[in-house]
Amino acid sequence: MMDGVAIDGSGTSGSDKPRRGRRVRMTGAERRQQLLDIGRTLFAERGFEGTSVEEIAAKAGVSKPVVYEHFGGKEGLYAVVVDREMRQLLDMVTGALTAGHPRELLEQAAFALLDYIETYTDGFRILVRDSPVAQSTGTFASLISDIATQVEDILGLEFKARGFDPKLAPLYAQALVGMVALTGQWWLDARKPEKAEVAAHLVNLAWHGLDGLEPKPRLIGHRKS
Amino acid sequence: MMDGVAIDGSGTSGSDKPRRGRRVRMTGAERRQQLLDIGRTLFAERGFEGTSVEEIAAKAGVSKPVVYEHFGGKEGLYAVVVDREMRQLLDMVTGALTAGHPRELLEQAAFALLDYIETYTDGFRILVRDSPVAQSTGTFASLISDIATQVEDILGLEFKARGFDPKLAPLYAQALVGMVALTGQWWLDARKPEKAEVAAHLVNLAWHGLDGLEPKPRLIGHRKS
DNA sequence: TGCCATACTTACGTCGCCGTAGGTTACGGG
DNA sequence: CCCGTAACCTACGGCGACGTAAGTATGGCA
Repeated sequence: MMDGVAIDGSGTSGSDKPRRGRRVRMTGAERRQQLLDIGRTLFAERGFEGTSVEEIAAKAGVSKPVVYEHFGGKEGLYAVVVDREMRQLLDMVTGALTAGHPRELLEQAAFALLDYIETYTDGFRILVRDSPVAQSTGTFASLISDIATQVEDILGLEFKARGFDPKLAPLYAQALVGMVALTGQWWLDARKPEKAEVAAHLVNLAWHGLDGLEPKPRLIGHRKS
Repeated sequence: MMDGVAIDGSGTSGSDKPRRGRRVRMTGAERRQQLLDIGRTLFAERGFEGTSVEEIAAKAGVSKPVVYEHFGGKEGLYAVVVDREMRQLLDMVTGALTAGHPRELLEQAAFALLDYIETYTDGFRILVRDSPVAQSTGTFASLISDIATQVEDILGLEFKARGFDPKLAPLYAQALVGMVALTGQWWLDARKPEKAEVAAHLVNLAWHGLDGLEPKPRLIGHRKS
């Protein structure tokens, strides 16, 4: 009951240039994009196995074969959704990993992750969940840990410079990413402190530790939203 | 193909006191326990929706109705498995949260969580995954974050004592739990440093921060395994 | 204006899986 | 030795979901 949107090309993109008058007949690309959007939403709230193709099709106002023509099946659609989301997240995080000073790196990365979570909430929920079949490489559940490898490299360099054992970089990278990721997940529900403040506190903890916490941490770098 | 165990009361408990001679006919409690064990394993590797009752029954060497007699259905079994695992984890962690000094608390808790992960790997995997239907209280995905509320209280007190805003305790609690949990998850695959060392490094990070990291951290408290 | 590609539909076959109805075997005590 | 109860089985109904075959509208373009 109360299905919501059903016969509308809702938030496909912005412009309505090739918009017909009444009927819902879209161009291929439009429909494809719409299905991706709907799929992302549904996968986020019900998971892969909990979402049915018919549901996706129904929500798009079309029938199943349309989905099959575009993506070959449920797994196909899911794969594209995940891939896009991975790219988006990776782009944002790697884009933030450019500053020089380690602490600024930390700030930017934490902020970027929170930013992604806020903007692409559904995508984040999907990435946190596990994929349908166990994947190839590390038999690891959550995909976010791929980001940890990014952090690994940076930490590895820093460790070497400081004379620590670079073999420990993965551990610390995981710890940092886990810290931010789980806090972000929590922050999805209780949005109590605003994004920038959360980031500041995370940096506070990661940088100074519980021992040397500052009462009123502040971000150094620029802030956007 | 290659199903493995199929007609054996494998690791139910230890003793074989009421062990019959040949046939697999178990007592109610035995079968129940065995089904719980098998269920835990399968739920851990395939998730709730990916596991079928017939699969569980087959692996136990019985037929479906046995499962239904014991647990009323798949959800029933799952509920019991999750409940037991939650209790186990909660017991271990709360049991570790007794020391006085915050740093020791941190140590013990981190070690306890890693200990749980090592000993009850399947249970941990289940708890990390999300439950079939969104639960009642906080509409939150992962169940481990329930532990964070434990940490919250302690942190809250400490914050008050130090003059920080106690409202921030949840945030830092989440961050700490996330740090340990995700690192533990990573550690499940790459068991490179041993448990105590991982705990030491986690404490190192959480306590001193990246700024004041010690090169060779060491646990203060006692260590068991 | 008529044609053809593209967007889309209805209808169906099939498979896996949940859950149950009703019957069957073994064990243990009187 | 017999019988009841506890453990267990075969068989089935039914539903939901994946995926496909074959047919229908629609809109641009020669």
